This record gives sequence, C-alpha cells and structure tokens, in this order.
Amino acid sequence: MAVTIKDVAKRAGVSPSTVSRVLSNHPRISRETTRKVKAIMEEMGYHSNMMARSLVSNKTYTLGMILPRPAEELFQNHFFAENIRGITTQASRNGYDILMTTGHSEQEELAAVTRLVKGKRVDGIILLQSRRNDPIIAFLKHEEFPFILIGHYAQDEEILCVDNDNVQAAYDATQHLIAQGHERIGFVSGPPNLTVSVDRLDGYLRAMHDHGLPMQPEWIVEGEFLQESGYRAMSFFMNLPERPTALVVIDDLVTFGVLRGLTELGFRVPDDLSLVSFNNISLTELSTPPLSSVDIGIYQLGYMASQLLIRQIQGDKPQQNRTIVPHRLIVRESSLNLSSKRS
Amino acid sequence: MAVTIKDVAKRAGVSPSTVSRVLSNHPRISRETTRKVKAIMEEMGYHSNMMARSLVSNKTYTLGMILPRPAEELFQNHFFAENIRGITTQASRNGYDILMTTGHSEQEELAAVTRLVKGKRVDGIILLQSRRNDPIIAFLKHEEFPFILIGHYAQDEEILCVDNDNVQAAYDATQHLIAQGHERIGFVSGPPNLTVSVDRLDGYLRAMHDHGLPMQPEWIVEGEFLQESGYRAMSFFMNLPERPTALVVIDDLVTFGVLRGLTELGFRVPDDLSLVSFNNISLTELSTPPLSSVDIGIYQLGYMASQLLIRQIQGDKPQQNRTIVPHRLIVRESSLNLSSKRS
DNA sequence: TCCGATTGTGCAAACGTTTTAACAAACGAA
DNA sequence: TTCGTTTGTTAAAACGTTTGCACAATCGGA
Repeated sequence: MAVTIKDVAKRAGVSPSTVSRVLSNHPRISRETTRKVKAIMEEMGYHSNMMARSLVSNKTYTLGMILPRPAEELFQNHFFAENIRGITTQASRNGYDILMTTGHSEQEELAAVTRLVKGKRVDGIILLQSRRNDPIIAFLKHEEFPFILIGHYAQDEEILCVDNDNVQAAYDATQHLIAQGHERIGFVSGPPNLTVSVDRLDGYLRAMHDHGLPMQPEWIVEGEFLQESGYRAMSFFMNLPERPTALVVIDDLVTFGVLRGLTELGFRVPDDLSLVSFNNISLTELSTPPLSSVDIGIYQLGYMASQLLIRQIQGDKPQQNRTIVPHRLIVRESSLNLSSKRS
Repeated sequence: MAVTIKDVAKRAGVSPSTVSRVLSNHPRISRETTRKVKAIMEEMGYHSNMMARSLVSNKTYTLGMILPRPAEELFQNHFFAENIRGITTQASRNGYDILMTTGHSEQEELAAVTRLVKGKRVDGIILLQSRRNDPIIAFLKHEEFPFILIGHYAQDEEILCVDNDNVQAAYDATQHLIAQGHERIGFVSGPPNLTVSVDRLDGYLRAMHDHGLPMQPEWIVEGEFLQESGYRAMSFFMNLPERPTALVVIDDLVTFGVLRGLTELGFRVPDDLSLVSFNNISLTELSTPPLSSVDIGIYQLGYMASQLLIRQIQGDKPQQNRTIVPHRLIVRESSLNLSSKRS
C-alpha cells in the first residue's frame, strides 16, 4: 500500500540497496544518484518503515520510561511534567522518541520493563525513581541494558544517574536562614528510606554544626511528601514549649501544608515562622507569602538524563557515573526576616 | 542472540508456525502442544520481538501523542500530568503503550506526526490541543488515520473527540454565585479563539440571562491562561466605580493571579470578592482561602480518549463523535458568602 | 600499456515474525 | 467401506529494510 524502498528504486532505475544507502548517506553513492533518488523519494512521498528498519538494524530510536504510579507521591504533577518535558525535548533533538508504559504494582512494572527490553522496543530506559533493592534496576543491570536513573541509588554507585547535590542544597537553605538571624531551626523531612531525605537532612545538620548552633532531636520531623505531613509537622512544632523560629522543609507541597496550618492558627509567615523548602514549583511564587525554595532544575534533570542515556546507547562511555545538576536557592518573602524587611 | 520463535520451535519439536499460533491462541492448536510450547517458552525466557511482529502484522500496539509546547499554556503542568496519567493507564490496560514526540514549531510537529504515521510507528494518535485550521488534523483526516482530540474542533464536527460540556459547566458556576446572593458578577475569559473560552463565556451569559441579571460588557475581560492575566483583570475590576461582587474565572491559574492581586491590595476573599474558577487543580484546596472550582475530570478526559481511540483502531465505530466527560462544581471558601459562613 | 586502488552499484541473505494454502490424520455418518 | 468434515500441523512466502560480498568501471601512476 505505502511507498516502499522498492518502489522508489524501480522508479529511479536503481536497486533497493542503493536507495537504502542514499537514506543513510553512504559515502560510496554518487552525487548524481543521491540527488535523483532523493527527488523521487520526495515526489512519491516516501517515508521509511521504522519497524522494518528496527528489525534489521536492532535500533529503535526510542527511549522507554515507566509512568510513576500515583501512590509514589515523590513525583508530583509538577515534577513529572517538567521532567518529562526535559526528557522529551532532548530526546527529540537527537532523533529519539519516548515510549511510556505503566504497571499497577512493582511486579507489573518489572514485567513491563522486561517486555520493552526483551521485545526490543526501546534502546534504553529512563527510570524516574527507585526504591531500595529495586528489582528493575537489578534486571537492567543483569541484562546490561542501557539505562539511567534520575536520582541516585545508594546501594550501587556503579549505575548511571543524574541527581542534585542534595546535601549542599540543604546546607545552602539552612545557611540562608542562619544568615537571616535564625538560631532555632527545625527540619521537616520525607520518608527516611529515600536518599533525598537522608541527603537533605545531612546538609541541614552540617550547616547547623558548622555554625555552632544547637541541635535538638525533636526539631527533626519525618513525614511523607504530602501536605498533610506539613500540617502535622506544623502543629507539632507550634505546640513545643520552645518553638523554632524557622523551618527547612523537604518539599514545596509539604510546605503548603505547613502554611495552611499556620494561617488557620493565626500565625504569620515569616514573622512567626520563616520557611524555606525545595523544588521551587511554580506555585511557590503565587502563595501568600511567596515561598523561598531551592530550585533543583527539574527540567534539566530530565534533559541531562536523556542526553547521557543517548550517549551511552551510542557507545560513549561517560567519565563519571553520577552527574550533578546545579541547584539555586530562590529567596522569597517566606524567609526574609523582619529587620531586612524593615530596612 | 536473543531467543527467537525458531529456537523455541526446535526445542519443542514443532514448526515456528505452531509456536506463533500458540502465541496468538489459535483455536486449532491442541491442548497438549500449547502446554508444551508455553512451558518451553517460559523455560527459555522467550519474548517476542515487537518489531518483527509489527512489520508483518502492521500493528504496533502503540498510541502516539505530541508533547504540548511550553508556549501553549492552555496545557499546564497539572493538566498535562493528570491527563497523561489517564491516557497511559487506560492504554496499558488494553495492551497499548504511549509514544511521545515533540516539535519546536507547528511545522515540526506536523513533520513528527507524519513520521509516526507514514513510518508506521503508531496505530493511532491522541491530540492534546488544536488550533484553528490545525494542519495536523487536516493531515490525519486526509490519511484516514485513527485519531482523537481532547477538546473539540469547532470547524469540523466529524472528528472523534472527548470534551466537557463547558457551556453547562460555566452555567453551573455562575448559578452557584447567584444562589449565594450575588447579582454583580464578572467574567474573566481566556483567548477568544479557543473553543473553551467561547463556551464558558456562553454559559456565563446564559445563566445571567436566565436569572434576569444585568449584563455589563465591561464585566467581561479577556486574557491568557496565565496568572498575569488574572492580576490585570483584578486591577481592572477593582478600579471600576461599580465593582462586581463575584467573578467567574476561566482557569485556576488565572484565579491565583486575581487572588494575589487582591491580597496585595488588602481586599478579602470571599468577603470583598467571591471567586469560582475551572479545572480544580490540586492547589485550589491549598490556597488561602481554598478556591471553588469546577472539576472537569482531567484524568477521565485522558482515560476516555485512550479508550475510544483504541476502540476505533480495533474497528469499533462509535455511535457519536463527541463524548462528554461530566464536570462537578467543588464549592470551597472562596465563593461562600458571609451569611452562609455566619450561619 | 598494465595493474592496483578507488568508486559506484547490485545481488542476495538476513532480521523474527504472521499467515495462506496445503496436507495428513482422525472422525463420523451413510 | 467410503467420503466429507474436522483437527492439528507444516512449508513457504511475505513484511520492508540493511549490509556483506562481489563485480564492473574508472582512475592514476609506473
């Protein structure tokens, strides 16, 4: 039905091989033949059948990824959307498309990945998250299939990944609060089994230590990446006999929970409690007051992941396994202290 | 390298055709053979090569879509993420994956779609938006290639689409404000060339008319789907000699702009101005005050689109071209009037 | 003039499936 | 017993490419 390489060949009076070689810019094809064949391809509206091409060349020019499950709140809408934009944009630029699939459980996800890999549907895989002992990572590593992780995998430093320096990011956030004159600073963390929670807590602790500030164990609260966690943390902190004057919060969404609680109780931000958090989603600047947040370069995380994975597919060994995307603290009203406001 | 159908056949002592038929549950294959072949496939870790399968069967079990360009703010992060979740989930359930590609201009997007269609990479296409005279729609229609539109295309009622009843949604929102005792109600619209803007304005006008309320042309303001538009609309309305007491706003993000402006000027919501908007993104309930918003079922829009497209691919002719996803007004504090609050 | 290298092209096999047509065997009814 | 039907299987062609090998023609230097 559709125009094939043979049709073009016949019309051009050459063999199919020649047409194929024109397509792939083979050096031995003459200027003249190239011109003629290309003209005829144009004229006949030829587009090569990707399935046939993939079958023989064993390349699909497709990167796979699994859609994060709703349960995995680490990846909220904003993160996911920005991230995938980065991934897709860079992939496109290199002639790759993104294949997305999903599973309703860890087991189904593994089955989906297996299907993509063994069924030769993709050339590489981008993983948006990893749990501890991730069977998908184990599988991909065992198959020696190209893949990259956004985030990093504490259990295995050998795998390719793109991540932030979360220790430093939290250090910066904490130091900023200290510079604003705060000494009593609390930390609202995420699930303790996630590297990101561990790293950010670490950065907070280091900053406190480096500036000789007292650390109280009760000023560190764990939670989920949900606003409810923020709400709970807030009420815990505000009921302490000695309240902190500022909080470093693991995620913007959690901070919204803190903020809502504070507003309900009649406390004011930053006057009664200053806040800094992470991710800098677009709504941080819309809230009242606007939230200070560490921009972790979500788009760039995706962009780099695409780029590095494609390089690896094409046989480029990277110097180091882990690539760091720079972060940037965006200071807004939620962490500006009174004196600097009054000045 | 990988295990092929031939390897399985040889090991099972049958022909490749038989193995293929076992794979596709051909009725003529005996119980015994099926059992044996399946066991061997399991044992050898066989997975069929999708490229080869697609090449001959002309089916890819893949749906294509183009990533909305950042410029097209109609599709914000929240919408996009929720929508794609619906699309992918339902696709997966039917054994389809999603292929995502992108282009930096309308022309590139058309080229990308052409590549997917002519290169036989996908079985159908989901379009997340359409401009007027969309060349992509024209192309797909001309090729008679299965596709579905999320939203609808006023120029052509023949194409398959999933949409809300935006007229009724706006009617409901307006009527709610009227029920709260408002008579002076303004409308903040989106770009006038989008169907969604036209429809929602229409619903607003009808509700006002049906309740015998005065309509003032200056109470209708056009803008973009950006918070800046909300900010501008707000300052316009609040500087009128006769201010409205409530606004219907085309989109939540725009409403955040209105809200920020009001807060800056010291106005209070809903006391000085009540607000209702559309889309019900997750942050509407986190803002202060929480925003009333019409939930348009973003996930379900995607879910239905997937489902209907797959049906069409499989040869099921739908009764009607346009499928309506129900909406639901979620009333929150931003539109509850004083009397009902005090009661 | 001859010959080795270079340039341009074609033949045919291969990639891993699906599917049509054919056929053998078993079955059941006359 | 015979013959039409059903059941189970296979051989082989086809899908649209890529690519190793072969070969002819041209070229450039001795």
